[in-house]
Amino acid sequence: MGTVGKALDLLDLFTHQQPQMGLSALARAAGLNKATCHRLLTEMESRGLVEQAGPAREYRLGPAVLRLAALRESAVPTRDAAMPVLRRLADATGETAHLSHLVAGRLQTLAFAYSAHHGIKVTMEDADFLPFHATASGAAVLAFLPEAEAARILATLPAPAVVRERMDHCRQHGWAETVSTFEKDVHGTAVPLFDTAGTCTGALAVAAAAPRMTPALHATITAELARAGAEITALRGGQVPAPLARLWQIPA
Amino acid sequence: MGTVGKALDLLDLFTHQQPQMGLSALARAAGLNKATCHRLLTEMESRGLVEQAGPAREYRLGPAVLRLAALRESAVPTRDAAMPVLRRLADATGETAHLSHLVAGRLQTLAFAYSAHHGIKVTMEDADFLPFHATASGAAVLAFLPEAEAARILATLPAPAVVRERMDHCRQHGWAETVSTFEKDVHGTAVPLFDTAGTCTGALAVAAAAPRMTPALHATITAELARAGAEITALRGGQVPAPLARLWQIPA
DNA sequence: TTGATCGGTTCATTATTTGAACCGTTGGTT
DNA sequence: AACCAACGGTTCAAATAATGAACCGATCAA
Repeated sequence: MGTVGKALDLLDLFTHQQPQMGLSALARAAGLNKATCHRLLTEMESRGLVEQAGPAREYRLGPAVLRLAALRESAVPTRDAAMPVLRRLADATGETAHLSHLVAGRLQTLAFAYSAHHGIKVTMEDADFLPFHATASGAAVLAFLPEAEAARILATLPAPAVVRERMDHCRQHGWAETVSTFEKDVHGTAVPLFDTAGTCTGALAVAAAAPRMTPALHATITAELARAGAEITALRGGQVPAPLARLWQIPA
Repeated sequence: MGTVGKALDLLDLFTHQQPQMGLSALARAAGLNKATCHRLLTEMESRGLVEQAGPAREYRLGPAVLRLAALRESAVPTRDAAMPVLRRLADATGETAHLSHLVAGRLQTLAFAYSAHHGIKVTMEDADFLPFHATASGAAVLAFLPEAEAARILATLPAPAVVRERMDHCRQHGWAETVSTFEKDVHGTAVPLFDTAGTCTGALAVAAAAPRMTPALHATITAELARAGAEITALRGGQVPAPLARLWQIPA
């Protein structure tokens, strides 16, 4: 792995739980020498990608990332364009809707919307990674990924057989499902999303409170998901594969 | 300059005007060998920081930057926290308000808010860089930067003497001003912002349509800017320097 | 056909990265 | 007060990774 990769890996160490860390902690977590880590960090700091905060000189993500994100959204309005659809999906189902993207082999939460209908709802955090083995989104994405890439990811999962079942189900019905796997009492349903080349790039999901689930609600969720999934894919100029388009009952 | 710096410099080549570029164009613009450029790009692509789009395989910013930005805002809510203040400032003055941040020696637009009062307003774009020599924000930031850093930046400007005058004005009155320098018929007024250490980190500005400017409007703008500047600095736990706090008529 | 440019690759040369040991500080314990 | 451990940061010879001229096949225009 090159130097740049090591530097970028450092950025992945920052999480919601630990948004800033000291030099030694970062070096330890990344498996780097302290001196190496320091050089990478100062180099990134000089471009504003990270910055040092407080008297302890801890490092955290810098303001330059905001510019990059604004530029990305302006060039490819993935998030902003999907937000209205996401909100309507949350409203129509009365549950929490969320959007995720496949980035470098991981499923990254991009956006979410809560419904106002219920006091109890599934809460989410932005910028987290979803585990492929325990989410409907993961199964939906894997189901429509090129076999080679799907296999590569499946090989890293604890229970590939179970996930394969969910993938088959998704290919047959047009949506994937998990019940109380990611979090207890959360009923997840998801559909895949596609880019212009017809490649699966992410998923759209509804996370419902399991105790509330009824056949009627379930029917609403799958129908709304198909509609919203087709809409977001269309917004991006994406191509839904023909078999899936039939299941979703939309024009190819 | 290290390898990481070169890679990160590539990211700065993407702009609103040119959100995606081919390999050769990037190499040329960055002054890199094509092979070197390619290696850096593929390394960044593997982490999702850039991606390739379309049949021409042009490169553009990738989805990973969205995660980084969301994480940054969650840890240090610079933009989100300031938005309400920015909107109130635009409403109170009837003009365009914007917020900028000093990042790696450049002034980066972070956010802006339009007023609904007038049909004609100064329009802005996010994620652009403001020139120090032609904006009130630039003068305001330079006026309260450590002398060494200010001098370093001033040395790169076309007309440092004029900018020094604006800086002096800002130190005396608490706000900086430019008329028709950045764009014709735009009257800019700005105040500096500070972090916890009392270091100047950015500026808050109002860009007004020059023909509309009256002594009364001008008084409103400077008063509202002082209020809003103090508020944003306070929101961040920042320290306004004592002399400036007196000018703004706020508690030290 | 020719020629120019594109994205991408190769590999000997070269320059950069690397990491053990070091420094000065800080903060808690004895 | 003395001690110790951990912190952020620096040094420099040794080792590794970055570099770039030349090259490939493809595309496009003349």
